[in-house]
Amino acid sequence: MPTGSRPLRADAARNRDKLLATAVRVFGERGLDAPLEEVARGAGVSIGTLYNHFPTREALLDAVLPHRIIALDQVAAAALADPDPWNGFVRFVEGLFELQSQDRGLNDALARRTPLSPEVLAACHRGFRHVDRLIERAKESGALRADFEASDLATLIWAMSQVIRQAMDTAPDLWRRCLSFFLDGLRADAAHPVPVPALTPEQLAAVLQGPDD
Amino acid sequence: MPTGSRPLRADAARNRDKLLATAVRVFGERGLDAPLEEVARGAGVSIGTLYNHFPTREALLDAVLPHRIIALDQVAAAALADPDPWNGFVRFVEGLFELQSQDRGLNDALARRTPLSPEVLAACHRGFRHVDRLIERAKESGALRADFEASDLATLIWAMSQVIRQAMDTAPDLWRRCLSFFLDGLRADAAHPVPVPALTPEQLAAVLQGPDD
DNA sequence: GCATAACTTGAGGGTGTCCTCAACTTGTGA
DNA sequence: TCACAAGTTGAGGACACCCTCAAGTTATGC
Repeated sequence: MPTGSRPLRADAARNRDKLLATAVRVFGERGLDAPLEEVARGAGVSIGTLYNHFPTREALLDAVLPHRIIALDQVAAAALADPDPWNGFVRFVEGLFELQSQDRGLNDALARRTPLSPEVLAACHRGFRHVDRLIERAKESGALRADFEASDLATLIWAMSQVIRQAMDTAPDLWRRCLSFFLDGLRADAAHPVPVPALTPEQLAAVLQGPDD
Repeated sequence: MPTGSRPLRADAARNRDKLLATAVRVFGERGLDAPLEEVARGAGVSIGTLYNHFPTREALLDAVLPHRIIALDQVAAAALADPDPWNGFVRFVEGLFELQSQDRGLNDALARRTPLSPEVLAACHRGFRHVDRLIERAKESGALRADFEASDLATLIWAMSQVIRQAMDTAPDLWRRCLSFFLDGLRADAAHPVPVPALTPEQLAAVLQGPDD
Protein backbone atom coordinates (compact mmCIF):
# COMPACT_ATOMS: atom_id res chain seq x y z
CA MET A 1 0.00 0.00 0.00
CA PRO A 2 2.69 2.63 0.85
CA THR A 3 3.94 2.53 -2.71
CA GLY A 4 6.72 4.96 -3.31
CA SER A 5 6.43 6.65 0.08
CA ARG A 6 9.71 6.40 1.97
CA PRO A 7 9.51 4.40 5.21
CA LEU A 8 8.51 6.12 8.41
CA ARG A 9 11.03 6.81 11.08
CA ALA A 10 10.78 4.28 13.88
CA ASP A 11 9.19 6.59 16.43
CA ALA A 12 6.77 7.90 13.85
CA ALA A 13 5.68 4.41 12.94
CA ARG A 14 5.10 3.66 16.60
CA ASN A 15 2.99 6.77 16.98
CA ARG A 16 1.01 5.96 13.90
CA ASP A 17 0.21 2.49 15.22
CA LYS A 18 -0.72 3.88 18.59
CA LEU A 19 -3.00 6.38 16.91
CA LEU A 20 -4.70 3.72 14.84
CA ALA A 21 -5.26 1.47 17.82
CA THR A 22 -6.62 4.32 19.86
CA ALA A 23 -8.83 5.47 17.02
CA VAL A 24 -10.36 2.01 16.76
CA ARG A 25 -11.13 2.10 20.45
CA VAL A 26 -12.42 5.66 20.61
CA PHE A 27 -14.56 5.45 17.48
CA GLY A 28 -15.86 2.13 18.69
CA GLU A 29 -16.87 3.56 22.03
CA ARG A 30 -17.98 7.05 21.11
CA GLY A 31 -18.97 6.84 17.47
CA LEU A 32 -17.51 8.40 14.37
CA ASP A 33 -17.71 11.99 15.52
CA ALA A 34 -15.70 11.52 18.65
CA PRO A 35 -13.35 14.48 19.16
CA LEU A 36 -10.02 13.83 17.53
CA GLU A 37 -8.28 15.36 20.52
CA GLU A 38 -9.48 12.37 22.49
CA VAL A 39 -7.80 10.04 20.04
CA ALA A 40 -4.58 12.02 20.26
CA ARG A 41 -4.66 12.11 24.04
CA GLY A 42 -5.43 8.39 24.20
CA ALA A 43 -2.46 7.68 21.99
CA GLY A 44 -0.21 9.88 24.11
CA VAL A 45 0.64 12.30 21.31
CA SER A 46 -0.35 15.84 20.58
CA ILE A 47 -3.13 16.82 18.27
CA GLY A 48 -0.54 18.11 15.85
CA THR A 49 0.96 14.67 15.47
CA LEU A 50 -2.40 13.18 14.76
CA TYR A 51 -2.92 15.69 11.97
CA ASN A 52 0.57 15.04 10.74
CA HIS A 53 -0.27 11.38 10.17
CA PHE A 54 -3.90 11.82 9.17
CA PRO A 55 -4.37 15.25 7.64
CA THR A 56 -8.13 15.08 8.02
CA ARG A 57 -10.68 13.18 10.04
CA GLU A 58 -11.69 11.38 6.88
CA ALA A 59 -8.16 10.12 6.40
CA LEU A 60 -8.23 8.61 9.86
CA LEU A 61 -11.60 7.03 9.21
CA ASP A 62 -10.30 5.63 5.95
CA ALA A 63 -7.48 4.00 7.87
CA VAL A 64 -9.73 2.56 10.54
CA LEU A 65 -13.16 1.77 9.16
CA PRO A 66 -12.47 -0.51 6.19
CA HIS A 67 -11.07 -3.29 8.37
CA ARG A 68 -14.18 -3.29 10.47
CA ILE A 69 -16.42 -3.25 7.46
CA ILE A 70 -14.58 -5.91 5.57
CA ALA A 71 -15.03 -8.15 8.60
CA LEU A 72 -18.57 -8.45 7.30
CA ASP A 73 -17.21 -10.44 4.44
CA GLN A 74 -16.19 -13.20 6.81
CA VAL A 75 -19.59 -13.14 8.42
CA ALA A 76 -21.14 -13.51 4.99
CA ALA A 77 -18.78 -16.32 4.09
CA ALA A 78 -19.64 -18.21 7.26
CA ALA A 79 -23.30 -17.64 6.52
CA LEU A 80 -22.92 -19.00 3.00
CA ALA A 81 -21.29 -22.08 4.45
CA ASP A 82 -24.47 -22.90 6.30
CA PRO A 83 -26.24 -25.63 4.34
CA ASP A 84 -29.65 -24.19 5.23
CA PRO A 85 -30.21 -21.05 3.14
CA TRP A 86 -32.60 -19.46 5.61
CA ASN A 87 -30.29 -20.14 8.52
CA GLY A 88 -27.47 -18.68 6.50
CA PHE A 89 -29.41 -15.51 5.90
CA VAL A 90 -30.31 -15.22 9.56
CA ARG A 91 -26.76 -15.89 10.63
CA PHE A 92 -25.54 -13.13 8.41
CA VAL A 93 -27.83 -10.44 9.73
CA GLU A 94 -27.30 -11.57 13.29
CA GLY A 95 -23.55 -11.48 12.82
CA LEU A 96 -23.74 -8.08 11.23
CA PHE A 97 -25.79 -6.60 14.02
CA GLU A 98 -23.62 -8.23 16.63
CA LEU A 99 -20.66 -6.38 15.19
CA GLN A 100 -22.64 -3.18 15.17
CA SER A 101 -23.64 -3.66 18.77
CA GLN A 102 -19.99 -3.79 19.75
CA ASP A 103 -18.84 -0.87 17.70
CA ARG A 104 -20.60 2.47 17.63
CA GLY A 105 -18.37 3.53 14.78
CA LEU A 106 -19.48 0.67 12.59
CA ASN A 107 -23.02 1.45 13.62
CA ASP A 108 -22.57 5.06 12.52
CA ALA A 109 -20.97 4.01 9.27
CA LEU A 110 -23.70 1.59 8.26
CA ALA A 111 -26.53 3.76 9.51
CA ARG A 112 -25.03 6.62 7.54
CA ARG A 113 -24.81 8.98 10.45
CA THR A 114 -21.80 10.58 8.86
CA PRO A 115 -20.80 11.05 5.23
CA LEU A 116 -18.69 8.21 3.91
CA SER A 117 -15.59 8.53 1.80
CA PRO A 118 -15.11 6.61 -1.44
CA GLU A 119 -12.68 4.33 0.38
CA VAL A 120 -15.22 3.38 3.00
CA LEU A 121 -17.89 2.88 0.38
CA ALA A 122 -15.51 0.59 -1.45
CA ALA A 123 -15.04 -1.39 1.74
CA CYS A 124 -18.80 -1.69 1.95
CA HIS A 125 -18.84 -3.18 -1.50
CA ARG A 126 -16.32 -5.76 -0.41
CA GLY A 127 -18.07 -6.45 2.85
CA PHE A 128 -21.38 -7.00 1.16
CA ARG A 129 -20.27 -8.68 -2.04
CA HIS A 130 -21.76 -12.05 -1.08
CA VAL A 131 -25.08 -10.90 0.22
CA ASP A 132 -26.81 -10.93 -3.12
CA ARG A 133 -26.03 -14.60 -3.36
CA LEU A 134 -27.08 -15.12 0.25
CA ILE A 135 -30.42 -13.49 -0.43
CA GLU A 136 -30.95 -15.19 -3.77
CA ARG A 137 -30.23 -18.57 -2.26
CA ALA A 138 -32.66 -18.00 0.57
CA LYS A 139 -35.35 -16.92 -1.84
CA GLU A 140 -34.82 -19.91 -4.12
CA SER A 141 -35.11 -22.25 -1.21
CA GLY A 142 -38.56 -20.86 -0.64
CA ALA A 143 -37.81 -19.69 2.88
CA LEU A 144 -37.24 -15.98 2.26
CA ARG A 145 -40.16 -14.08 0.76
CA ALA A 146 -39.79 -13.51 -2.96
CA ASP A 147 -40.36 -9.77 -2.85
CA PHE A 148 -37.40 -9.08 -0.58
CA GLU A 149 -34.68 -7.28 -2.51
CA ALA A 150 -31.05 -6.65 -1.66
CA SER A 151 -31.84 -2.98 -1.21
CA ASP A 152 -34.28 -3.94 1.52
CA LEU A 153 -31.33 -5.14 3.50
CA ALA A 154 -30.14 -1.54 3.59
CA THR A 155 -33.46 -0.54 5.06
CA LEU A 156 -33.26 -3.29 7.63
CA ILE A 157 -29.80 -2.12 8.58
CA TRP A 158 -30.92 1.48 9.06
CA ALA A 159 -33.78 0.29 11.19
CA MET A 160 -31.81 -2.04 13.40
CA SER A 161 -28.90 0.36 13.76
CA GLN A 162 -31.11 2.75 15.61
CA VAL A 163 -32.52 0.07 17.89
CA ILE A 164 -29.04 -1.18 18.66
CA ARG A 165 -27.66 2.26 19.41
CA GLN A 166 -30.64 3.28 21.46
CA ALA A 167 -30.49 0.36 23.84
CA MET A 168 -26.75 -0.35 23.70
CA ASP A 169 -26.11 0.71 27.28
CA THR A 170 -29.32 -0.40 28.90
CA ALA A 171 -30.45 -3.54 27.12
CA PRO A 172 -27.67 -4.61 24.80
CA ASP A 173 -29.61 -7.61 23.52
CA LEU A 174 -32.86 -5.90 22.77
CA TRP A 175 -32.11 -5.76 19.09
CA ARG A 176 -32.38 -9.55 18.93
CA ARG A 177 -35.99 -9.31 19.95
CA CYS A 178 -36.75 -6.65 17.40
CA LEU A 179 -34.89 -8.55 14.73
CA SER A 180 -36.76 -11.74 15.38
CA PHE A 181 -40.07 -9.94 14.89
CA PHE A 182 -38.71 -8.54 11.69
CA LEU A 183 -37.37 -11.85 10.46
CA ASP A 184 -40.73 -13.47 11.05
CA GLY A 185 -42.05 -10.98 8.54
CA LEU A 186 -39.43 -11.97 6.01
CA ARG A 187 -40.40 -15.63 5.84
CA ALA A 188 -42.12 -16.55 2.63
CA ASP A 189 -45.14 -17.98 4.39
CA ALA A 190 -45.69 -14.73 6.30
CA ALA A 191 -45.66 -12.56 3.21
CA HIS A 192 -48.52 -10.25 2.46
CA PRO A 193 -48.56 -7.80 -0.44
CA VAL A 194 -46.25 -4.86 -0.06
CA PRO A 195 -47.48 -1.37 -0.95
CA VAL A 196 -44.29 0.21 -2.25
CA PRO A 197 -41.64 -1.03 -4.68
CA ALA A 198 -38.05 -1.56 -3.60
CA LEU A 199 -35.54 1.22 -4.09
CA THR A 200 -34.15 1.43 -7.58
CA PRO A 201 -30.36 1.21 -7.72
CA GLU A 202 -30.27 4.94 -8.41
CA GLN A 203 -32.44 5.71 -5.42
CA LEU A 204 -30.33 3.50 -3.24
CA ALA A 205 -27.19 5.25 -4.41
CA ALA A 206 -28.82 8.61 -3.81
CA VAL A 207 -29.76 7.70 -0.27
CA LEU A 208 -26.36 6.19 0.41
CA GLN A 209 -24.41 9.17 -0.84
CA GLY A 210 -27.23 11.58 0.01
CA PRO A 211 -26.88 15.24 0.94
CA ASP A 212 -26.70 14.21 4.61
CA ASP A 213 -28.31 16.53 7.18
CA MET B 1 -52.26 29.00 30.66
CA PRO B 2 -50.73 32.46 31.29
CA THR B 3 -52.08 32.41 34.83
CA GLY B 4 -51.08 35.46 36.77
CA SER B 5 -48.70 36.74 34.11
CA ARG B 6 -49.81 40.15 32.87
CA PRO B 7 -50.82 40.23 29.20
CA LEU B 8 -48.19 40.80 26.58
CA ARG B 9 -47.96 44.03 24.74
CA ALA B 10 -49.56 43.77 21.31
CA ASP B 11 -46.30 43.78 19.34
CA ALA B 12 -44.73 41.29 21.71
CA ALA B 13 -47.65 38.93 21.30
CA ARG B 14 -47.31 39.18 17.54
CA ASN B 15 -43.62 38.40 17.75
CA ARG B 16 -44.25 35.46 20.00
CA ASP B 17 -46.76 34.01 17.57
CA LYS B 18 -44.44 34.56 14.67
CA LEU B 19 -41.67 32.81 16.57
CA LEU B 20 -43.85 29.84 17.38
CA ALA B 21 -45.01 29.47 13.82
CA THR B 22 -41.49 29.73 12.52
CA ALA B 23 -40.21 27.28 15.10
CA VAL B 24 -42.78 24.72 14.00
CA ARG B 25 -41.61 25.12 10.44
CA VAL B 26 -37.89 25.16 11.13
CA PHE B 27 -37.91 22.26 13.57
CA GLY B 28 -40.13 20.37 11.17
CA GLU B 29 -37.72 20.89 8.32
CA ARG B 30 -34.37 20.73 10.02
CA GLY B 31 -34.96 18.72 13.17
CA LEU B 32 -34.77 19.63 16.81
CA ASP B 33 -31.26 20.92 16.81
CA ALA B 34 -31.77 23.49 14.13
CA PRO B 35 -29.91 26.72 14.99
CA LEU B 36 -32.14 29.06 16.94
CA GLU B 37 -30.79 31.97 14.94
CA GLU B 38 -32.59 30.49 11.98
CA VAL B 39 -35.86 30.55 13.87
CA ALA B 40 -35.29 34.16 14.86
CA ARG B 41 -34.36 35.18 11.35
CA GLY B 42 -37.35 33.35 9.91
CA ALA B 43 -39.62 35.17 12.32
CA GLY B 44 -38.07 38.49 11.42
CA VAL B 45 -36.84 39.26 14.92
CA SER B 46 -33.43 39.33 16.50
CA ILE B 47 -31.98 36.45 18.44
CA GLY B 48 -32.36 38.52 21.59
CA THR B 49 -36.09 38.65 21.16
CA LEU B 50 -36.27 34.93 20.75
CA TYR B 51 -34.42 34.48 24.02
CA ASN B 52 -36.63 37.07 25.63
CA HIS B 53 -39.70 34.98 24.91
CA PHE B 54 -38.11 31.56 25.29
CA PRO B 55 -35.18 31.76 27.67
CA THR B 56 -33.81 28.41 26.56
CA ARG B 57 -34.09 26.08 23.61
CA GLU B 58 -35.99 23.68 25.81
CA ALA B 59 -38.60 26.33 26.55
CA LEU B 60 -39.17 26.77 22.85
CA LEU B 61 -39.42 23.04 22.33
CA ASP B 62 -41.88 22.81 25.19
CA ALA B 63 -44.02 25.38 23.45
CA VAL B 64 -43.86 23.67 20.10
CA LEU B 65 -43.53 19.93 20.47
CA PRO B 66 -46.46 18.92 22.68
CA HIS B 67 -49.04 19.92 20.08
CA ARG B 68 -47.37 17.75 17.51
CA ILE B 69 -47.10 14.84 19.89
CA ILE B 70 -50.60 15.07 21.21
CA ALA B 71 -51.79 14.82 17.62
CA LEU B 72 -50.95 11.17 18.05
CA ASP B 73 -53.87 10.89 20.39
CA GLN B 74 -56.24 11.61 17.54
CA VAL B 75 -54.53 9.05 15.38
CA ALA B 76 -54.97 6.52 18.15
CA ALA B 77 -58.60 7.46 18.62
CA ALA B 78 -59.30 7.02 14.94
CA ALA B 79 -57.51 3.69 15.05
CA LEU B 80 -59.59 2.52 17.99
CA ALA B 81 -62.70 3.44 16.05
CA ASP B 82 -61.81 0.86 13.43
CA PRO B 83 -63.97 -2.18 14.07
CA ASP B 84 -61.16 -4.51 13.01
CA PRO B 85 -58.56 -4.62 15.78
CA TRP B 86 -55.70 -5.52 13.46
CA ASN B 87 -56.61 -2.79 11.02
CA GLY B 88 -56.82 -0.41 13.92
CA PHE B 89 -53.34 -1.31 15.05
CA VAL B 90 -51.98 -0.93 11.54
CA ARG B 91 -53.73 2.37 11.04
CA PHE B 92 -52.19 3.69 14.21
CA VAL B 93 -48.63 2.89 13.34
CA GLU B 94 -49.10 4.07 9.78
CA GLY B 95 -50.59 7.32 11.00
CA LEU B 96 -47.80 7.78 13.48
CA PHE B 97 -45.08 7.24 10.90
CA GLU B 98 -46.86 9.45 8.42
CA LEU B 99 -46.65 12.28 10.93
CA GLN B 100 -43.01 11.52 11.51
CA SER B 101 -42.30 11.54 7.82
CA GLN B 102 -43.63 15.07 7.59
CA ASP B 103 -41.88 16.46 10.63
CA ARG B 104 -38.20 15.92 11.36
CA GLY B 105 -38.74 17.40 14.78
CA LEU B 106 -41.33 14.84 15.72
CA ASN B 107 -39.03 12.21 14.30
CA ASP B 108 -36.21 13.44 16.52
CA ALA B 109 -38.45 13.59 19.53
CA LEU B 110 -39.77 10.04 19.20
CA ALA B 111 -36.46 8.57 18.13
CA ARG B 112 -34.87 10.24 21.15
CA ARG B 113 -32.27 12.09 19.20
CA THR B 114 -32.33 14.85 21.78
CA PRO B 115 -33.07 14.82 25.51
CA LEU B 116 -36.71 15.45 26.27
CA SER B 117 -38.08 17.75 28.92
CA PRO B 118 -40.69 16.60 31.46
CA GLU B 119 -43.28 18.58 29.54
CA VAL B 120 -42.59 16.76 26.31
CA LEU B 121 -42.53 13.42 28.06
CA ALA B 122 -45.92 14.27 29.55
CA ALA B 123 -47.19 14.99 26.06
CA CYS B 124 -45.92 11.58 25.03
CA HIS B 125 -47.96 10.02 27.78
CA ARG B 126 -51.03 11.76 26.49
CA GLY B 127 -50.28 10.94 22.89
CA PHE B 128 -49.82 7.27 23.66
CA ARG B 129 -52.44 6.77 26.34
CA HIS B 130 -54.65 4.62 24.14
CA VAL B 131 -52.07 2.39 22.61
CA ASP B 132 -52.11 -0.20 25.37
CA ARG B 133 -55.75 -0.75 24.62
CA LEU B 134 -55.07 -0.77 20.91
CA ILE B 135 -52.44 -3.46 21.33
CA GLU B 136 -54.44 -5.49 23.83
CA ARG B 137 -57.44 -5.47 21.55
CA ALA B 138 -55.40 -6.62 18.59
CA LYS B 139 -53.87 -9.42 20.62
CA GLU B 140 -57.24 -10.58 21.95
CA SER B 141 -58.63 -10.71 18.46
CA GLY B 142 -55.93 -13.21 17.66
CA ALA B 143 -54.43 -11.09 14.88
CA LEU B 144 -51.46 -9.59 16.70
CA ARG B 145 -48.93 -12.05 18.06
CA ALA B 146 -49.33 -12.66 21.77
CA ASP B 147 -45.73 -11.95 22.69
CA PHE B 148 -45.79 -8.38 21.38
CA GLU B 149 -45.64 -5.93 24.28
CA ALA B 150 -46.31 -2.23 24.41
CA SER B 151 -42.61 -1.62 24.95
CA ASP B 152 -41.96 -3.30 21.63
CA LEU B 153 -43.79 -0.44 20.02
CA ALA B 154 -41.01 1.82 21.27
CA THR B 155 -38.51 -0.40 19.52
CA LEU B 156 -40.53 -0.32 16.35
CA ILE B 157 -40.63 3.45 16.52
CA TRP B 158 -36.87 3.72 16.92
CA ALA B 159 -36.38 1.42 14.00
CA MET B 160 -38.79 3.12 11.65
CA SER B 161 -37.69 6.61 12.63
CA GLN B 162 -34.31 5.94 11.18
CA VAL B 163 -35.70 4.50 7.96
CA ILE B 164 -38.00 7.47 7.57
CA ARG B 165 -35.30 10.03 8.21
CA GLN B 166 -32.81 8.30 5.99
CA ALA B 167 -35.01 8.21 2.93
CA MET B 168 -37.14 11.29 3.60
CA ASP B 169 -35.68 13.29 0.73
CA THR B 170 -35.10 10.54 -1.78
CA ALA B 171 -37.85 7.99 -1.30
CA PRO B 172 -40.37 9.44 1.10
CA ASP B 173 -42.57 6.35 0.99
CA LEU B 174 -39.92 3.76 1.54
CA TRP B 175 -40.84 3.38 5.16
CA ARG B 176 -44.17 1.86 4.11
CA ARG B 177 -42.34 -0.99 2.49
CA CYS B 178 -40.18 -1.60 5.51
CA LEU B 179 -43.16 -1.34 7.81
CA SER B 180 -45.16 -3.85 5.86
CA PHE B 181 -42.36 -6.39 6.18
CA PHE B 182 -42.28 -5.68 9.85
CA LEU B 183 -46.03 -5.92 10.28
CA ASP B 184 -46.04 -9.29 8.54
CA GLY B 185 -43.83 -10.43 11.36
CA LEU B 186 -46.25 -9.14 13.96
CA ARG B 187 -49.19 -11.25 12.80
CA ALA B 188 -50.00 -14.05 15.18
CA ASP B 189 -49.75 -16.70 12.48
CA ALA B 190 -46.23 -15.58 11.58
CA ALA B 191 -44.94 -15.79 15.12
CA HIS B 192 -41.89 -17.86 15.92
CA PRO B 193 -40.29 -17.96 19.36
CA VAL B 194 -38.46 -14.83 20.38
CA PRO B 195 -35.03 -15.09 22.01
CA VAL B 196 -35.12 -12.09 24.34
CA PRO B 197 -37.78 -10.85 26.78
CA ALA B 198 -39.42 -7.47 26.34
CA LEU B 199 -38.01 -4.47 28.14
CA THR B 200 -39.09 -4.21 31.74
CA PRO B 201 -40.79 -0.91 32.58
CA GLU B 202 -37.60 0.15 34.38
CA GLN B 203 -35.46 -0.66 31.39
CA LEU B 204 -37.82 1.19 29.11
CA ALA B 205 -37.70 4.21 31.38
CA ALA B 206 -33.94 4.00 31.51
CA VAL B 207 -33.67 3.94 27.75
CA LEU B 208 -36.20 6.71 27.34
CA GLN B 209 -34.54 9.05 29.80
CA GLY B 210 -31.12 7.55 29.17
CA PRO B 211 -27.78 9.30 29.54
CA ASP B 212 -28.03 10.26 25.85
CA ASP B 213 -24.84 10.19 23.84
C1' DG C 1 -48.36 64.60 23.62
C1' DC C 2 -45.48 62.51 27.23
C1' DA C 3 -43.47 59.53 30.68
C1' DT C 4 -42.52 55.19 31.39
C1' DA C 5 -42.66 50.38 31.44
C1' DA C 6 -42.36 46.94 28.03
C1' DC C 7 -39.94 45.30 24.45
C1' DT C 8 -36.18 44.79 20.97
C1' DT C 9 -31.58 44.85 19.42
C1' DG C 10 -27.09 42.96 18.03
C1' DA C 11 -22.41 43.13 19.42
C1' DG C 12 -19.89 40.24 22.12
C1' DG C 13 -18.24 36.72 25.56
C1' DG C 14 -18.25 31.57 26.22
C1' DT C 15 -17.59 26.80 24.60
C1' DG C 16 -16.15 23.07 21.94
C1' DT C 17 -14.52 21.50 18.04
C1' DC C 18 -11.78 21.86 13.79
C1' DC C 19 -7.22 22.32 11.70
C1' DT C 20 -2.51 25.03 10.95
C1' DC C 21 2.13 26.32 11.42
C1' DA C 22 6.47 28.25 13.26
C1' DA C 23 9.47 26.77 16.63
C1' DC C 24 11.36 22.97 18.81
C1' DT C 25 13.10 17.98 19.46
C1' DT C 26 14.98 13.69 17.98
C1' DG C 27 16.23 9.61 15.20
C1' DT C 28 19.46 8.26 11.74
C1' DG C 29 23.07 7.70 8.11
C1' DA C 30 27.58 9.09 7.01
C1' DT D 1 29.65 12.29 16.79
C1' DC D 2 27.01 15.35 14.41
C1' DA D 3 24.15 17.65 10.78
C1' DC D 4 19.87 17.68 9.20
C1' DA D 5 15.76 15.59 7.57
C1' DA D 6 11.96 13.79 9.86
C1' DG D 7 8.85 14.25 13.30
C1' DT D 8 6.51 16.60 17.28
C1' DT D 9 4.41 20.23 19.76
C1' DG D 10 0.67 23.20 21.50
C1' DA D 11 -0.78 27.90 21.22
C1' DG D 12 -3.96 29.97 18.44
C1' DG D 13 -7.07 31.37 14.40
C1' DA D 14 -11.51 29.94 12.32
C1' DC D 15 -16.07 28.49 12.76
C1' DA D 16 -20.67 27.58 14.45
C1' DC D 17 -23.45 27.73 17.82
C1' DC D 18 -24.77 29.01 22.53
C1' DC D 19 -26.78 32.76 25.47
C1' DT D 20 -26.47 37.71 27.84
C1' DC D 21 -27.06 42.44 28.65
C1' DA D 22 -26.52 47.52 28.25
C1' DA D 23 -28.26 50.65 25.25
C1' DG D 24 -31.78 51.92 22.28
C1' DT D 25 -36.88 51.88 20.51
C1' DT D 26 -41.89 51.79 20.92
C1' DA D 27 -46.60 50.87 22.62
C1' DT D 28 -49.74 52.43 25.98
C1' DG D 29 -52.25 54.77 29.79
C1' DC D 30 -52.79 59.16 31.50
